[in-house]
Amino acid sequence: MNAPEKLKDTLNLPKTNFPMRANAVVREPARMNHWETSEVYAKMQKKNQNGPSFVLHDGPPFTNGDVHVGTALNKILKDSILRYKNARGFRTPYLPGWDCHGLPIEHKVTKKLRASKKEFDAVELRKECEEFSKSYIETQRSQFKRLGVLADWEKEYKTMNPAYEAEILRTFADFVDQGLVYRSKKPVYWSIPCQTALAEAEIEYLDHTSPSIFVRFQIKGEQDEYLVIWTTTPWTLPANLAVAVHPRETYSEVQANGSSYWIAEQRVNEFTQECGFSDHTIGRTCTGAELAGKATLHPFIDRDSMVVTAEYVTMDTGTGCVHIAPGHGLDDYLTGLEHDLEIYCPLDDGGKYLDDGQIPKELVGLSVLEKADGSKANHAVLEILTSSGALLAQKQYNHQYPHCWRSKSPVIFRAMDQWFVSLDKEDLRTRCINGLKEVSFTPEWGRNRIHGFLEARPDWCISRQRSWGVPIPVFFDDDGNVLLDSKLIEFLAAKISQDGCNLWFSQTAEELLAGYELPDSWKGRKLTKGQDTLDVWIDSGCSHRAVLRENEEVSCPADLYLEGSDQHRGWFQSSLWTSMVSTQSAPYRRILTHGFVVNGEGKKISKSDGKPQTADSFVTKYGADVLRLWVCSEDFRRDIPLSDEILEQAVRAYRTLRNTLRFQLGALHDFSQAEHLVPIEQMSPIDLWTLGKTNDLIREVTDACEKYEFHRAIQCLNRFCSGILSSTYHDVIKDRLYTLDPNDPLRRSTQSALTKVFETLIKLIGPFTPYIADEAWAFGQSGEEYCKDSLSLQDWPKEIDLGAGQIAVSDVQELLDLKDSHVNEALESLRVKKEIGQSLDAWVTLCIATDSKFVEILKRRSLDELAELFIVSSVTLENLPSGEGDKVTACHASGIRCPRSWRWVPELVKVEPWGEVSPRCAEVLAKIG
RNA sequence: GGGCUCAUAGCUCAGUUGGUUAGAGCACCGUGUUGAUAACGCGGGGGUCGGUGGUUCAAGUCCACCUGGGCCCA
Repeated sequence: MNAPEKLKDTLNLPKTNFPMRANAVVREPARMNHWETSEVYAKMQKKNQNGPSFVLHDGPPFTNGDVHVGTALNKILKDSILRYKNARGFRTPYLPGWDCHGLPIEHKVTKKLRASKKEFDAVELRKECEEFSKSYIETQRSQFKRLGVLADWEKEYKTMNPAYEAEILRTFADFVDQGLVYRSKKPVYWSIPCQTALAEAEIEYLDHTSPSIFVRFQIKGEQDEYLVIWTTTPWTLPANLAVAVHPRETYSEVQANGSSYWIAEQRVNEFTQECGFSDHTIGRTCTGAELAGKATLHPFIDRDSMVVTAEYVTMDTGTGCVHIAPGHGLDDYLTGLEHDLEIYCPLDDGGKYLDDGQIPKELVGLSVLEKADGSKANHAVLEILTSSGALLAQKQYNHQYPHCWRSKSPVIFRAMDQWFVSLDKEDLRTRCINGLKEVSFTPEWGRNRIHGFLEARPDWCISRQRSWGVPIPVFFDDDGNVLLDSKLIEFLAAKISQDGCNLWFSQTAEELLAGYELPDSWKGRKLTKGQDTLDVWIDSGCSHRAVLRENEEVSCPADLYLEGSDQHRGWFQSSLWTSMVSTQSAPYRRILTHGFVVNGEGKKISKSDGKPQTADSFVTKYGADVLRLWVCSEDFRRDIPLSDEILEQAVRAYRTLRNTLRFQLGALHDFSQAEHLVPIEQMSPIDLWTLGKTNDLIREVTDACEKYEFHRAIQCLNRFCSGILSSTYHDVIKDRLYTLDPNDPLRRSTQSALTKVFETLIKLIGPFTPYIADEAWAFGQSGEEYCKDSLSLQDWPKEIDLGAGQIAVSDVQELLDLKDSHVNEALESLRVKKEIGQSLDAWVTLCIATDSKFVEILKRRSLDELAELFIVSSVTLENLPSGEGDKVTACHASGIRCPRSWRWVPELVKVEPWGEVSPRCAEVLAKIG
């Protein structure tokens, strides 16, 4: 080694290859690959194989696009929790999943196939859907990995796997077995030209002109006294079964032309205008609740129509009296259920009135479908109403009306046979609600939320008229009787567990039933397959049995389900119902929910905000650690704001962290724990103080993590880097690190403490920002980019017992407080007067009263220690009388400035070949020489 | 319209069972350093705690209403 040529070269300045700039976009993927090839996930599991397990069960994302930033947030939280729990010694198996079936995929694929003008059947459609789903699984998996998510990707689950599909069917078989499944009508959107049911997503709202009519319903038992309804779908009147009024609104009796018409008070003016009443008076008034219970006569069918109350009745349009046809509207349907009305729908698949003995002869066979010249059914109904005098007024009405996305024709709401699960039979609802008592919620209000849903939801409609899903395995005979048989479903599940659900679509009923012994009463009948598929909430909702019970490394109930707060209504609930039916208990011990990502103004992010909000759009700009730091800085239980400003803040926090770690690595470049470690008992006070603060940090961060309050952990870490390290410890120790002899005990003491601080820090940030933590760890271990064992294989840091060092710690704390409150103030005033620049130019005098707490402290501490803590060249003491209070004064240091240590000393000593330096530096240089 | 929920400095967050002039980090402004330098130190400004009313000796903290967000329904 060449002799140093300049004084600066005799200093032990920081030295490290740890790059100042992350270059995360390039270097993070390399580290990700390193983790993958070195099988970090498997090693983490092996490390804790005998530890207690912590099972976080992954809610499967839907596989129809790039990973959204909200989904990224979810996966980042899961990964952070698992990395933390693993560091705490838990076995943390993580089997990620994918939700594959469902309308959005079927919709997209259908569009694509239709554009190619090819004919296709359900089997081909399903094949395309499967390919579609598979391709996005590949995309999303790689995007999740890029976020730093560690998982058992070999054992990921897919709801379209045959084995999984079989479990869905077995869940359905359990429902059937317990007598919960029944068939009933429910209105769905129906496209008459396409002869198919439509989902909300397949509906387009287009401008449409409908007849708007006011129709009177005579109150039973009263002469010339009527309720008046308003509707824009005359064709639904034959299915009218009730009239709904608002319970708390006022209704008035309008007397005109010798008759009485009951109308909501607020609607009287418009109504009388529409009807052209030149002269009318207002008679009695009452509330809607008082009208309820009366019977009215259907205007042209011999049938009563009851007056009922409904909260959804509005005063904006119409008459405040709503025509209810339970078979032709969702509100009507729910009102029907509430009042035990028949879900009546006298239409066939072609939208033509059926002859059921009630429909007037002149209507039977007429289609309700609207064509250019209107709907035949509407015309005929209007004719009947006109001739009977029930029609009070009529005009054309322009509004938005739902249309079929394919045929562009108006759709109708039409009740069809659906499959339902009864939620009250076998006390199922009560059992679910009780089951929640054993479940913990973060935040606690999640319990209220799911409880409300459980109490209020009507029976579960589980059938969908779709192809991309798991079929409802029922058979019909020619008379429409249904074969619903749990044994048969189990039999089919066994077949499907091998070949998948495509079997149902590609085979005939005979082929499917081959090998199954039908019940005697069903033998010999000609059977056809059912056409419906199961609600996809059953798919994901039975993951507890398809995944948690089918893989030996996990178990049920899971320790944690963690999803967005929308899943109180979705997955948390569907999982609970299915689990309660199958196993009599909830599938989770704790439910943790996060809010939704919103923009800088706190509003929901939408496509109109501009750029697509994919995880990749952020990762390719900022890197995964910055995105993760953002996630973990936010209180995720409420709305989570995201903006450029907020991400820039995460960038700055990341840079601070990076610089802090880089400084420490540089300071530790010549330190070996094996050779140089100084035991606690021999450490200097400032080092002990820092270790004390590090203990506090460990406690605070651990506490925050245990409560899943990562944002508190990040705040503690930021404060630690800034307040404890950067402005205090790092600043103080520079002098001894740089200027002392490399092996000086004081210097080695500091390096010993710094090693502990450094390792603690990177272990604490490991769950949140794994890339930089592992990078710093590798440089700390080997001085190079990678080392043998990843940081992920290290345990969570433990507090250090400082023992007798506590006294020194509190001394240092008092002196640092004095520095904050008095010393810096004195220095700043000198600086303002341009008398000093850096603090080492100063000489501080402490004026201590005889009754001051510092009297005792100063007996234990040397003035050199004080000068070091204050980062000044010298400190002297003066005594003040009791009761005076402590004072601090400062002036420019006297003597000569040492060009090596920059401290002012009375005189310099000459050392060849470097020239004049302070006596302390001279001793150091003598050893080098 | 309903259920659940949120609202503290420019930003992200603390603020224990109601009790002295509401805190932190970042940002901002000023300044020092140039041996953490696309870094670091020191100093400073900045909030009538969304609004209104109430309970109380005392409220960011309890109650009511209102305003504005979010999720889920309708």
